[in-house]
Amino acid sequence: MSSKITIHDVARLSGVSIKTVSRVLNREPNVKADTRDRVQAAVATLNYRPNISARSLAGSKAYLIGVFFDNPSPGYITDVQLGAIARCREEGYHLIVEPLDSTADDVEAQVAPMLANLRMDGVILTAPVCDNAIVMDALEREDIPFVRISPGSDLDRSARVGMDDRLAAYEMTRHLIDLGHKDIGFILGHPDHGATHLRRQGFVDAMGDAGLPVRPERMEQGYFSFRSGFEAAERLLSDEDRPTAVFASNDDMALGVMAVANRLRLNVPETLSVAGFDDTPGAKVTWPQLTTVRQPIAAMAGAAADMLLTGVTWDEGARPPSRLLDFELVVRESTGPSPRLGLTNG
Amino acid sequence: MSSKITIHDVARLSGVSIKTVSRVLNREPNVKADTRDRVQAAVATLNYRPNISARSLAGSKAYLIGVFFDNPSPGYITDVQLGAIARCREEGYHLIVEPLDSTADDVEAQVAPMLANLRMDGVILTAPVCDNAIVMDALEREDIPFVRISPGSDLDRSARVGMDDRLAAYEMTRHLIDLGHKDIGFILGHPDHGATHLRRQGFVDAMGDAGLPVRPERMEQGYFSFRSGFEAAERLLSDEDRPTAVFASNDDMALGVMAVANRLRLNVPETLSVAGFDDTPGAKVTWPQLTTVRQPIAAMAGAAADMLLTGVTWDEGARPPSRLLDFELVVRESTGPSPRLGLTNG
DNA sequence: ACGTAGTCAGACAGCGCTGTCAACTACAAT
DNA sequence: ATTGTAGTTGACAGCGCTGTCTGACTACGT
Repeated sequence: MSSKITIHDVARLSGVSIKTVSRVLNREPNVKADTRDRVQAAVATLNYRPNISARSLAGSKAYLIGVFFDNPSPGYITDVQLGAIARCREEGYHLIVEPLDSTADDVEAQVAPMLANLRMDGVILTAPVCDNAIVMDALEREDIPFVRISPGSDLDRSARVGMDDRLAAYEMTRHLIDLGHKDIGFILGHPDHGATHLRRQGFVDAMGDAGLPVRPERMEQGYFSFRSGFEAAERLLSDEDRPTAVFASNDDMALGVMAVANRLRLNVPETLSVAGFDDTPGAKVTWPQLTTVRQPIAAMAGAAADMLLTGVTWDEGARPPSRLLDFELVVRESTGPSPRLGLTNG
Repeated sequence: MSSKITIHDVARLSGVSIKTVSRVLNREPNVKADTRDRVQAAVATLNYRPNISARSLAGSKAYLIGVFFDNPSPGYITDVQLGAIARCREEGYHLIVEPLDSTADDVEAQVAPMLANLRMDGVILTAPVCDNAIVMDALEREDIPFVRISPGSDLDRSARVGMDDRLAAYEMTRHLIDLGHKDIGFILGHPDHGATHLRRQGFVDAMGDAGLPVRPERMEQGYFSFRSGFEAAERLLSDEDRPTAVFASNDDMALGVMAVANRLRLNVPETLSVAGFDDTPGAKVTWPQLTTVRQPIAAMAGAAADMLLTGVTWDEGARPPSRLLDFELVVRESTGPSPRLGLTNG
């Protein structure tokens, strides 16, 4: 039906050449306002939509932005997609999603063909792919701009967006301290992940600033998984001498803590406060609901798309642009006043 | 770098015309084996990748498959994408993901432009978009084939894939009955969702076949959300006269049941068995882990992509093809023997 | 009156492929 | 030897746009 309307039809209807129609479509300068209006009217009445393949074949843009990811948390990747698409749609761009097996030997072989046959205008790299050198090499070789979301290493290799993980962890710790907690357990994230260190730092800084000691036996290693959180919590909570609050570096681990608390019959938050990080969907699907830090994931992806669409460039030798977005402390029911308030003091 | 290799280069290197190269690339018949080999060798040494825009402009295929969704469960949509992409990649196709706000007034306006400017070869429709008439109308108007995943209504309007929800619910109920449960609560899903009815039917059939009564006060309405499951569970479990097992129509609601059980200090599974449906990531991120039904989501999406790629057609008047995939009962720790085993019997 | 910018619009040549059609080969059937 | 037929290849014309270049027309100063 409406499939055969081309730029010619619009040109004919508005009484101009196809080139002028093209100019209007691409918001090029040097078109009289009057002419522009006529063309736009024709576009509207014909319900004309330019053909993307033709545009990208003839021109230099592909109208395609890629998102590469590997085995992500589903909630995360969905948010990334929604955020990026929202921004892309405004400009008539589309999103190509490409899952990668970034630990495999053939990453190169997975990436190269797609880079060569769709020549995307830009690529967004999410967790762990954003730290994969092979992927970045391929992108650079093909001259395809990319923006990384919360990269953990090689920070100045590309433009990036992220949030202030340290400050977020600081504020969450502060929240716990304000509730009267003095003895707080902390579960670390995966050691390979860039955010892990920052979150720990935030915790340590907040404790220090409040004049509270950070006892080594209150810091447990985790790996961002439910199971690792569960196991860390068992070590942290089994003893009678236990912290009154546990701050886990992500929600999955916090959920593990809640599971252990349930098993040990520790009431949350009366006996034990639990805090997470990320605000994954799971945070709400538990009882009591988890106090956590909301990452502006969709906004970060939107910002990444925006950088790609407006053209990220930076001077040779200068640091690439990076955009830090605001997080939000989401206080729900899993944190409450310390049970030792006014009691054991000293 | 490798950006400028065209079909001409391949043709020159292998000493044939570009048309013959094109034939080899498209696996067309009538090319001598010897010639084919020479061309393929040239493709390999040049590391040539055909340009998708040019292909789709010149030919009839766009090499693009769309996935439309609206506010999905993140785990669900991720699985769909992975399943579809795996199949698409084999054929050199790419996936365009398009979130829709299918309850908005302007669905038409959201869909029409993308249909017109990327002329996708096919579209996969997932829950709730798969029951949206406006979207289907638009697709049909543009002559774009589409396959629906687990549609709830208008079943014969398009090809579809799905699973046997009734049988799965039947088997889960059977599992509970085999554990000795005779008094089982059931939480219904959202009344608008096609699967809701089928799952209830499976439950009812299994109870009937086992000679067990289905008491109306044991059937509670839910809406697939954690909260609705929580509330239904409160009604089901608050009384002393409570079922020994609860089967919720999806995992989110089952998690709500677990939360209530925790609050009421009912041990799962010793005092209360809980079963879910879907095997969402949340099912594992709880303690005890949830017994549930694994939907072959990725496989369904792969099958849908496959139907699109191989060209779904059916005779006028005939029923469109539908593919039913196998589910899997995932027995974890949330279900166990009935506490009334051998006690109250009659 | 003339030049000189600056503004606006169109002609035209492809982008890198595929579809169509025509041509040529080889070999069997006449 | 002649014709037929299937198998194999290439020439060529676009697909629907954008980039480049050229031309016309306007406005202003001299």
